[in-house]
Amino acid sequence: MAKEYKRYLVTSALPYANGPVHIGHLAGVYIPSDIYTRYLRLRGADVISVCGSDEHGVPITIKARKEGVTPQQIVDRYHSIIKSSFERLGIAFDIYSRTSSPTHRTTASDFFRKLYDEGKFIEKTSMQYYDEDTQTFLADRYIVGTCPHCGNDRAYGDQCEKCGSTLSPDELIDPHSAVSGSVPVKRETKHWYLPLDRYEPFLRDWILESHREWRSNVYGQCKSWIDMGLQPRAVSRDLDWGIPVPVEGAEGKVLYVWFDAPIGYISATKDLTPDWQKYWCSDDTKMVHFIGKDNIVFHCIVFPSMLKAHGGFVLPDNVPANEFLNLEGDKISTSRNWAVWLHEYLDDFPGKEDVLRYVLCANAPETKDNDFTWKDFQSRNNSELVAVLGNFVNRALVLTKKYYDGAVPACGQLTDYDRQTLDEVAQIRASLERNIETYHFREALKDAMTYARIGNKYLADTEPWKVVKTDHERVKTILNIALQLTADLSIAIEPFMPFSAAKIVKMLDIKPLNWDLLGSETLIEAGHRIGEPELLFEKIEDDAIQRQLDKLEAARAANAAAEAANNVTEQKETVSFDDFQRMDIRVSTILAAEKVAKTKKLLKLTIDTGIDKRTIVSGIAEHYTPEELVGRQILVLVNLAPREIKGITSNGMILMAEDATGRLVLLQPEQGVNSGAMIG
RNA sequence: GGCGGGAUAGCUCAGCUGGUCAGAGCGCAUGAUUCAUAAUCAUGAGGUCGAGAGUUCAAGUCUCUCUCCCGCUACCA
Repeated sequence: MAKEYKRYLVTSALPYANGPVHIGHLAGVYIPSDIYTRYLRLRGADVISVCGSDEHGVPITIKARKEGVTPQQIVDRYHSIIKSSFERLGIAFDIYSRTSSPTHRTTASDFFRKLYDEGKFIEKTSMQYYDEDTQTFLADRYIVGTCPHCGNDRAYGDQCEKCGSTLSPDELIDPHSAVSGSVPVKRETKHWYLPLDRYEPFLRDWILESHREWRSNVYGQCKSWIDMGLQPRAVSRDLDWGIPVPVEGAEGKVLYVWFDAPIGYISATKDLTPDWQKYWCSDDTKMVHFIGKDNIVFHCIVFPSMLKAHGGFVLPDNVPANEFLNLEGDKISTSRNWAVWLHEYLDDFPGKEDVLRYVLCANAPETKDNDFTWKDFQSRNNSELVAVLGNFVNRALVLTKKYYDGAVPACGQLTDYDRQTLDEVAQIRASLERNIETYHFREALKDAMTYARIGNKYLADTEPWKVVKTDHERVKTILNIALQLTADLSIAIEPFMPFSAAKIVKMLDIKPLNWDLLGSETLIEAGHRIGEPELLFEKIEDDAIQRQLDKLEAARAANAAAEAANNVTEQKETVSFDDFQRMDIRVSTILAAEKVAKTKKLLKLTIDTGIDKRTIVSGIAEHYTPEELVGRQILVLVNLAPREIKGITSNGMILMAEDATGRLVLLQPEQGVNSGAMIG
């Protein structure tokens, strides 16, 4: 059933060039793809790994506008940070390209044009918001307004960041332009749509029938989308940043970033090799997309449909999407600066690239969201890398140095125990390979570590430091085996920890070994002189960890302060005393509270206003439980016109303060007073 | 509300098509040991596999219901 492939094409999700790369990106995408690629290379497979910066789209233009620079300057800045930090971490792409490259422009443009010429798009004219001040259509994030779900007045045209719901510009209440602040008008505009619904039979067969082996999160997500019914998807935008739509009469329109980005995999391959078609256009290429779960629909539904529509391209054999990595219990967030940035890590922990690679792989969110904590980072370094891996290698080398002045001793007669140990060693490989090939990298990493664990046990059991007093021949055999194991380790850990693998190779003073030799007991010849032993890993002390925690805490504080400052809205226009007097605000007591069925936020409150007992529906269910409300005194605007909410008539409004984080806090009299007491 | 994913030892996780599947690493306890970065090795404590019901000779492993967490999606303010 497993198809035979002649070559591999590994893609990693293109990082969006509006910020640096953080540990979430690494754990989700780049560490796994690098492990996979390095493994294939070690096996001598024909493999290329492509990636690059995704440099188009609205958020980049907005960031540029905010900073008063051009979008090109933004992407130049982040492209170079991202590219160099990947290199420093040893992420070995064959090419790290960018979607602003000329090759990409041509490739994406031609791709669009072919589909256009063959009638694969639908043309649709619709009414969209247009900013008359700046004479631009307001796509996605260019339009801001009040979220219809949570009332956040800074929701974007595509998403509300406060409640997380996905929006369309038409849903926004009180929409206005993010650019000029003016109220936009509706104007007619033409766009092209990829009719995904036409590809449903293909997708159904290709994914649901032929790729049942995909990870459950990926397969389930795809099934969910397909079963819901696919809709035509717009592939163009009214913007001036991006790849122009290569069609007559499409001035001022560019390809939608999600249309051009995945084509970046193709153009990156073109930039890499004139032989690019060998990888993209042959059935015996195994293409694998490494992505995060947020990209599943684009890589499993949209891009394959595009490739299918175009024709002549391979489809991915697998799309091993990881879930998300949290940081110290909270979601990683670029905008809130809640992240461990790769380039900062590399500066803070020089020489510890492999530690990060190890921890992020060992704790990768392969089946569900995971949490990265600095304490776990420290513990894995100290009790796994230092104590198990580094220690074993050091023991083997130092003993050889001490007893034989660094000359590899010959292997003599093997005991049953030696034989048994070597057999165990030989057996690991199958599991290690199976785990990597099925994208179970955390298990694979455990397998790789097993070589070191066996080594430590072997030394403890054979006790060469004791035997050396009586039987030198025996010690020679023991150390020979220990050194062979060390050489095995240099192979096994290479995909995961390439820097340490290279260090072992250097300390042994041998040539790098390829994967075929893994498990062999004759990797180093007797008589060979090893190099100088040095430590592979060093302990990480509490103060280094504390500095990172402090850094996060500072980010949190700075962030909260900035947000608070940002959120203080301007004073409203002056009202007369009479205007104010018209509002009847009373101290009231909550008599009963219950959740409104089928809602997340609403509570139905029965209150005593002093005037009467009445019902008010209030959106505070996420902030207060019904139990803690009963008996409390609150302030209520009692003469607000009644309003029907969820079929319940609400007579009045509970007064609450809302802080910068969106938290709602009830107002209550500083001392108990009678219900019905007037405020004024 | 609909859909998808997850819930297994203190922590982080393996457990494929049902029958040595109750496991690994870390942590902890006890013992051994000193070649090694107070590292290592052995042994152990031991979780009614989120809750309940069902199918079966046999269920973390299949079915149904429920609870909680994450995500997608819908509707309503």
